Amino acid sequence: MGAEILPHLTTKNSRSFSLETADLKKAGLKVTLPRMKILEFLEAGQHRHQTAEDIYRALLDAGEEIGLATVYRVLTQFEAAGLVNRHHFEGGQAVFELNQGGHHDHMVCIKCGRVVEFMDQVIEDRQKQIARDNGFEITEHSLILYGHCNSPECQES
Amino acid sequence: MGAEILPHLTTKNSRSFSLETADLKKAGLKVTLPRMKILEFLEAGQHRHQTAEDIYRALLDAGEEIGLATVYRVLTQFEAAGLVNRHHFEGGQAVFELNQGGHHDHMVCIKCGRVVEFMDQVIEDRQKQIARDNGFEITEHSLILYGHCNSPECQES
DNA sequence: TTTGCATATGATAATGATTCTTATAATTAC
DNA sequence: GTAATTATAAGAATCATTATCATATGCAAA
Repeated sequence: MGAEILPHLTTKNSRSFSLETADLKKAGLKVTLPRMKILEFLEAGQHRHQTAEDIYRALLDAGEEIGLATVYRVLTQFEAAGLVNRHHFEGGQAVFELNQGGHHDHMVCIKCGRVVEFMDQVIEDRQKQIARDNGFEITEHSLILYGHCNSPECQES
Repeated sequence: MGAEILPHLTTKNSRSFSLETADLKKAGLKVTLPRMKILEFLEAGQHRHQTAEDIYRALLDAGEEIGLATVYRVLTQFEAAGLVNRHHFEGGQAVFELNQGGHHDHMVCIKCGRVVEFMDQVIEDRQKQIARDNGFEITEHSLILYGHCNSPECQES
């Protein structure tokens, strides 16, 4: 990653610098430029459920010098630190989202790729009960609903 | 796959030949030796949730001449024909199981790999309701619970 | 600050799973 | 049976991801 920092990123940086730095330090990770940039990108809000390549390209387009390997490496570290979650939707590439606390499951439109998050306590409880009944102790679970969303262009067969 | 057919497989073949042939014909697939062998293997019962490579190696060990690419191709055709289901558990490789009608979800022990199938109408109904509430029409879903099973060697942390 | 050193990075090679290509072989229709 | 079609095996190619390694960077001590 080069020496130059884009003005608008510097501004954003100065606003949320301490928060992001704290996140990284708390995770036992050195505060480096690639890590900051990736965290910033994910925190930007409109960027949930991005693939490693999405993030890589977005940062390249923003003028950053970053390697795809670094993106994968950093995302894996973030996942281990609990900062992000990785999901394997259909289609090969994993997607990453910032872990903002509340657990949730996903509904994915197989036409447009739109992702809706949801959480249902009835399902959660039922899962726990089923595991108990079978002598399992659940460490995590994955529930994904695939289908068509109600957008007009996703309605045609 | 060579010209020779192992005696015990020939025997099994003659017993269930018509059934399997019917399955393939109904699916619009020509009846070929690799397809028969793969179908036989999956129908053998003890072989649920196998990876393509599992099937490939098992058939090799049984003396069949078969290519890994063929196994993948045939499984994909079977999936398209609705004869088998493909699941993406954690760990990279997809697993395949014979589609015997009843839909079910999976519980996977991350220690020993044991897979338990289950079906819960409450969860099924809830999923449908949630999709409806969000304007989604579900075409399929994937629910997998990961954890430790109650086998002694899977209990240690 | 500057230095020293552990750690992180980027480019690229390597890997693992799966799919494509192509020449050959097997299957079905006639 | 024979021709025409389709499937196969082997290996090359692809795709996502991870490992390697020389260089660059962050951070703590002086």
